[in-house]
Amino acid sequence: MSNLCSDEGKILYQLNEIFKQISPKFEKCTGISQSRLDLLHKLFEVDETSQTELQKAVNIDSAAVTRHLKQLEGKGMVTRRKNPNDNRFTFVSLTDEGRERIVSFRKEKEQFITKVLRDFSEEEQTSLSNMLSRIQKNVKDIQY
Amino acid sequence: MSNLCSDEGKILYQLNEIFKQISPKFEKCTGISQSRLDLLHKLFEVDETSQTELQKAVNIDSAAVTRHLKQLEGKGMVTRRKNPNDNRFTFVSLTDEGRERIVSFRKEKEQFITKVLRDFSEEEQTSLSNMLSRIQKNVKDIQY
DNA sequence: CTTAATCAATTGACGGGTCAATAGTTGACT
DNA sequence: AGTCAACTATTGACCCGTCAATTGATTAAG
Repeated sequence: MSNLCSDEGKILYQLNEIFKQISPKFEKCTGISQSRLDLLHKLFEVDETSQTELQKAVNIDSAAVTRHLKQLEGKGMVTRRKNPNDNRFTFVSLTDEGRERIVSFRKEKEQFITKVLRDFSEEEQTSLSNMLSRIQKNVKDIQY
Repeated sequence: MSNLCSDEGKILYQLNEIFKQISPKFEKCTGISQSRLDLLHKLFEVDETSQTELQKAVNIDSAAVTRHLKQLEGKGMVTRRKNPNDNRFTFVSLTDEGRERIVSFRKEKEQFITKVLRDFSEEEQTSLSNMLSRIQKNVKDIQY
C-alpha cells in the first residue's frame, strides 16, 4: 500500500516528463518552437489561409496564433493581408524567404524525430501510435 | 513525397496533443495542477524536506517551486521554516490540513488515471511504459 | 434603414515554465 | 580574521498558453 498510484501513475508521469524534455530540445535542435513550426508547416501546404484555419490546424488558442504570426511577420517569414471580400478575415502566407527557410526547418525536424524514435521498429511505432490514439480518446471522453 | 514527416512525426504530434489535452482536464478533475500535486505528493511521503529536494523530485525550475510553495503556504496547505543548522535551506512540510486534503487529491488523481488508461491491459501498460522509457532515453541522448 | 446577432482578430490579465542576476549563508583557505 | 567560492532561495524579465472582454466587419431580421 506504499504507492497508491505508482504503476498506472507512472505512465502519466512519463508522458509528462517526455513532453517537458522534448520541448526545449526540439527548439534547440531545430531553431524554432514546435508551435511555430506547425504554423509554418501548415502554411507551407496551403499557400494562403485565414488565421482561424491555422488555429484549428495547430490547435492552440487564437490569441497565441495572432501573437506568433505577428512575430513571424516581423521576422519576414510571413505576410498578412485582409481578405478583400470580408475584412474580418486576415489571410496569411509564407514569404519567399519563409518558404525557403522552412525547408531546412523540416529537415531538422525529421532528424530530430528519427533520434527520438531511434531503435523503434516499424511495428513498434504503429503499436505505440495506436496506444497513444486510444489514450487520446480516453482523455477526450473524460467528464469533469 | 507529400508528407515528409507524417508517419514518424505522428507520434511526436500525438505526445504533444495528449499533453495539451490531459493537463487542463487533470486540473478540472482533481482541482489542482499536476505540478502542485506532485509537490504535495512528495511532501506527503517525506514529512519535511528542503526546496531543492522538492525541486529535484518534481523536476521543475526552482523559481517555480518557490512560487508554488508560497501560494500553497498562503492557502494553509504547507508550512516553511529555515533550517536552524543552515539558514540557506528552507524546510517545507504539509500542515495537518494539507495532509488531510491531499488524501482526496490522490483519490481524484487515481480515478483520473484509471480513466486515462481505460481498456489497457496489464501487459499493454507495461509495454507502453517501456516504450516511453526508451523514448525518454533517446531524448536524453540527443545532442544539440 | 437600422438594429441585433454573429464572427475574426486583437488585447489584457493571468498561470506556469525558463533563465539570469541577486541576496544571504556557509565553509574553506591563507 | 578576512576573503573567496559555493550553495539556496528569491526575484525580475521573458516565452507560451488560456480565458474573457473588446473591436471592427458582416449578415439577418424587423
